[in-house]
Amino acid sequence: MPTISKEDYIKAIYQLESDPDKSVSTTDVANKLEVSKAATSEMVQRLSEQGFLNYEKYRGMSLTDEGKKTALHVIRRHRIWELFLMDVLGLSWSEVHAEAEILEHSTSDFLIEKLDEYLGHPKVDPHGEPIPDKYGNLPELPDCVSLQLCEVGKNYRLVKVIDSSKELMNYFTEIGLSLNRMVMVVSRLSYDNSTIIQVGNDSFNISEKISSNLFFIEAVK
Amino acid sequence: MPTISKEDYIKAIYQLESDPDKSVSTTDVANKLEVSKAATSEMVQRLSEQGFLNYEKYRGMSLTDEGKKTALHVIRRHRIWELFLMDVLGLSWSEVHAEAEILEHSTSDFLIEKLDEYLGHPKVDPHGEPIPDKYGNLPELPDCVSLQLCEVGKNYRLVKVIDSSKELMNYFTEIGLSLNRMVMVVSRLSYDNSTIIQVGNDSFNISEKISSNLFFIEAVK
DNA sequence: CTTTAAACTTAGGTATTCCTAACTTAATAA
DNA sequence: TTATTAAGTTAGGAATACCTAAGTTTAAAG
Repeated sequence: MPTISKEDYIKAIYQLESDPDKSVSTTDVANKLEVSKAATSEMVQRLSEQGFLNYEKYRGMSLTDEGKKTALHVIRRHRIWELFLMDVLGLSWSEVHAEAEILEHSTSDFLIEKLDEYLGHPKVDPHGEPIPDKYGNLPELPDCVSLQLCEVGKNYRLVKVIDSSKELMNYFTEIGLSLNRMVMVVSRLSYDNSTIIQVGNDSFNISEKISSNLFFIEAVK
Repeated sequence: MPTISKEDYIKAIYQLESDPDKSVSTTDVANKLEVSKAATSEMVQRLSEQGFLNYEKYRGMSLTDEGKKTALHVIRRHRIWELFLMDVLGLSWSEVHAEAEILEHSTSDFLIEKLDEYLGHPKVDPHGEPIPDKYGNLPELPDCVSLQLCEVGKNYRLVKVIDSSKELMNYFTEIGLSLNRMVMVVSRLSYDNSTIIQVGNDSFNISEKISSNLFFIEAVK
């Protein structure tokens, strides 16, 4: 069983790998985890020896199947805790991540299955991210599009939010945006590519940058 | 903030100190935590330097106020988790301890207060042990007596169980003993000082040794 | 009061995970 | 193609927490 640090590295590499454009570098991992490149270089070599990733010096890395399985195991724990903290304990969108970040390393398989059962075997976490099952399989989710691609005049349901910062999550909460919330696209300003959406009775202008964090599915209504 | 290991040592010393007869020795702590005496000796010196305990070489140790505060802080987290795991997630008496032992080190003050609130600011954990409040104050509990001292013919309510082993806790569950359960003392055998109690419709003979783990308050009925 | 055994500490060593500084390799721009 | 810079690795070191083996102190028995 990997240590807490190793789990953090493996998870970070998994997440960096999800961008298919480029391979994962020492610097990427070091930045993400806020440790030195030296520490990363060492750890990557250790994880390579232990079979969690393939690694050629100076050439970047990629997780082995074993590494991916481990990453999904950690991610499962993280997302189940997030959902639990929000739905059961009433933590806010901006609070769940930090707590889950700690708990994900201190939870037995036994306990995670109990939590999963309590929650009714959920498929997504509070951000709409899929929760891997206990075998490491990610559930298939319907396609969704970022707000930038939503069409003016149509109704949409919010199904995914990228948690980029606490500030942003608090802002979303403030304006009434929550998972599965219905939204109408009022208009788009070509001036700055921002989108005006209606949430309940209020309208908000969402900048292009923020739009890229919000994902919707069109609602037939 | 102490590390996980330090918290474990401080908690162990606190628990050993609760026996007022004798002072806490290196060997006591080493046995309790199942580490070498050498490791204990080192750690005790480190904790002494850091103000968590008073220590004179070869002479035993005692926690400072700071040390006691830290111990109670860990114990609070442990007991709140135990209650939560049992009452909310439905874990059994024999399962909660091991899980809480891990979680107690990975829970922020913020989260513990949320759990405490969710549980309605409970005073006792699933074993009837008092839960320190956030300032480290232990609630006053009514006096109780071990089964050995309960009088034949009287009715009692189970208010505390010493968790000596998973096996024992499973046995208690099996015979229907749970916290606040009503029990009638049927008789006591002077031959081996065992006690026969009635739980619901069934009677059980409880050995002297097991009796010392069960604590009751007389019920007026 | 001395011997002996138990209790305790120190010495020396290992593993993990981090650091800075120095050095090496690879990629890029002239 | 070579010089420069960015990326990556190694060297050397620190903190934590453990170990075994050896040495020291205390307490208890004779």
